[in-house]
Amino acid sequence: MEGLSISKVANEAAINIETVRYYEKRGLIPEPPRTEKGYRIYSGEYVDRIRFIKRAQELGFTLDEILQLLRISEGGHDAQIVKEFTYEKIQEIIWKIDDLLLMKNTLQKLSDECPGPGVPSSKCPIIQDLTNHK
Amino acid sequence: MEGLSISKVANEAAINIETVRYYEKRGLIPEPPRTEKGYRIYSGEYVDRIRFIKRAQELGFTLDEILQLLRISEGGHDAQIVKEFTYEKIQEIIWKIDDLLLMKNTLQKLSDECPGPGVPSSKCPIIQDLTNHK
DNA sequence: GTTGACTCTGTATCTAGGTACAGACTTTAT
DNA sequence: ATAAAGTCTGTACCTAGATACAGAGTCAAC
Repeated sequence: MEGLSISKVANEAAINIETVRYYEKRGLIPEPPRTEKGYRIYSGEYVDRIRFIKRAQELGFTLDEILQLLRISEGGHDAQIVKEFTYEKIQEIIWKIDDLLLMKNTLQKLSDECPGPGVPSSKCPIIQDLTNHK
Repeated sequence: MEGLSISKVANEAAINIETVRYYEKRGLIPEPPRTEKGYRIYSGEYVDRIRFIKRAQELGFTLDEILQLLRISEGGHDAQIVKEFTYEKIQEIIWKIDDLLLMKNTLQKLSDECPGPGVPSSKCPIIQDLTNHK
């Protein structure tokens, strides 16, 4: 058979079969071609796309936001719209990176300054500056 | 009255009152002291803590993970455990930052190379390399 | 050509994280 | 001192995202 069955693609992308169909319904992946009898046939690009979706989720994006990202990156949009959209998203990403860096530094300090075994480490709240953004 | 009422703290942290109590139940914030009649009294630190929780969520951490972060940063843990925990979390954060940078760069390119109005932009899939990580 | 693994559609169920009452009590402002 | 606003506990309900299942058809292997 040409291409991947739904179970193959699900397996490759480490995702449930039902979730593949769910993503299709949500419009996150395009409707794949079908066999004579109606079986879905996928290409490797679907695997990449699904992996992207999962990863973007882990980075704190909702499925709706991911859908926007995918749509805008697929071309065919007015330049003005693309500029505005990407500008917003880039800002958002920069904030996320900044906050992750703060978090990382705090954890680093926490680890470095951690006293010997058994000794209770001093107060080292991670809360820090992560509280004043927007 | 000394300190903040639950509605004040909820308002400051831009969160629902019920969610404050919910976080208490989940152990994400400590049980605050009470008045004679049983009303919760909060300090400003609670606001910071809640803001931290919300932000960490937006960065893709679950409430359970956030609970771990808060617990470990509160001290009183064995050095070995702290080292191991922070090492893992730091790696995780580094991956997140890397992927966000990829995403940001792709969006940047997408924006820069975007053709004039009306012209459909060329294919510029954001999917890129976000697919090969752990 | 029958048995077991896949797939289809459609509907129902589940988990995480919140939110929304209900009914009773307390505090504040008039 | 009474009405309005705030709080309490407990339980029920809600949304996003994902899974499960039922009933029917299909494919592959022996």
